[in-house]
Amino acid sequence: MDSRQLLVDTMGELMWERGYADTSPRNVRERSGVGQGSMYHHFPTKRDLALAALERNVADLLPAASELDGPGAPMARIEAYLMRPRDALKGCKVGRMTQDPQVREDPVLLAPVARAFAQVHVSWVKALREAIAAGELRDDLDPEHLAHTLMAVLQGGYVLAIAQQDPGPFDGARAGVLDLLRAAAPSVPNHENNRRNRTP
Amino acid sequence: MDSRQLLVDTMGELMWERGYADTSPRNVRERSGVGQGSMYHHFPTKRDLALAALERNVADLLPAASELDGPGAPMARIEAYLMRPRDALKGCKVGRMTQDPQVREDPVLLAPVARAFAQVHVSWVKALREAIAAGELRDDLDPEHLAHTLMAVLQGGYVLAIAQQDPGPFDGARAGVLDLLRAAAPSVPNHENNRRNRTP
DNA sequence: GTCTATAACCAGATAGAC
DNA sequence: GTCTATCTGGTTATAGAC
Repeated sequence: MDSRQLLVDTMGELMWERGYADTSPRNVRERSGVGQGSMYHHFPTKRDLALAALERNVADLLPAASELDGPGAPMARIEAYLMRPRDALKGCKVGRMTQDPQVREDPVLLAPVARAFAQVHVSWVKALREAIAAGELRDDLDPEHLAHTLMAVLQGGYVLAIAQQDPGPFDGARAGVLDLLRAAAPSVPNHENNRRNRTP
Repeated sequence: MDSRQLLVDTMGELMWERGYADTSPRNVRERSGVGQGSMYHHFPTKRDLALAALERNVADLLPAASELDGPGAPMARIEAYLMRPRDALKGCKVGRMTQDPQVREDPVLLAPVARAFAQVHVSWVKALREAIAAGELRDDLDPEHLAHTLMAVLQGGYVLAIAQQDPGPFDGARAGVLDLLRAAAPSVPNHENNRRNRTP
């Protein structure tokens, strides 16, 4: 692997583990083994390296979300994505960036994060709409809201798990929302009887 | 106000805004106007000051959660606490700490965060149990899980809102989970017909 | 592309006078 | 309790040789 890629990968790891503000160029050099000269040759500033690493980390995340768009019954896909194995104590490499003071204040660094979440949201909304169309979910639920809810359960689950240093709250949170989704299966088929969320 | 309290309050603000790792003793001195000598007189290290500020921030949070324990119909209390006005773009002053690398690694600093969340969880569980007992929520739902879910929706909602620099996702997430809770009202009264979550 | 040397500045204190 | 001076080491580069 060339040093450029090595730097990006290493910075990506460190940003996942420690965020951006608290990761120094020296940390990157020491873990990657790449020298000072090479580093500043490829990336004039720490921020330039961070941006490349961020795009890389974001790209890691999106394939998984496409599981939501896959074949099969919509609710089964939703459940599969929700319950996919995740390291609760490490947290989300994209979501973490929103809590880094120097990323939060920097529109350029925040942009890839915003884009990634927007894209995942689209996949969630699509799957939820399909679940409603398939009669697996009540049609008076708002897929846009629900998509935010499900993303928030995962992102917030990490917060709870890290606070307790225990994956339990993360698993509890997703089990809980899954039970709610199941409880929200239509008791009667989705017909003309419920129009709360329709736009004429 | 004496300088000790001024230091704690200022550090509390800064930790909410920028976290712990990226807040320097100098930042605290400049914002508070307290001098170097006073600062190190009251708090031998940055960490000591942070611990005091953290306990202060945690204490700010708990009175609100006691709204869950108040009088009135359980579901009404749940909805009120969930929908309480919050600054989505600032985030949670306690939850944020879980993403700070230097807090996360330090059991002493993490402890107040863990305690606060545990306490809020207890309040949630109690309110949810009462909602079930009152027939406002299906009795095949697990209050422990659901409590984690609702806390995660709030914590994760902040993450989504900050990513988009827009409170919309935060509000969407809580609207979505509230709709799910309403959809999980019992269709028939809670009787002997459902025992999934009972421990004999 | 990669190396070593240098440097301005900040973090996080410590020391001792008042 | 508060002040100013001082210190060690890390951050984030820049400069120029190889």
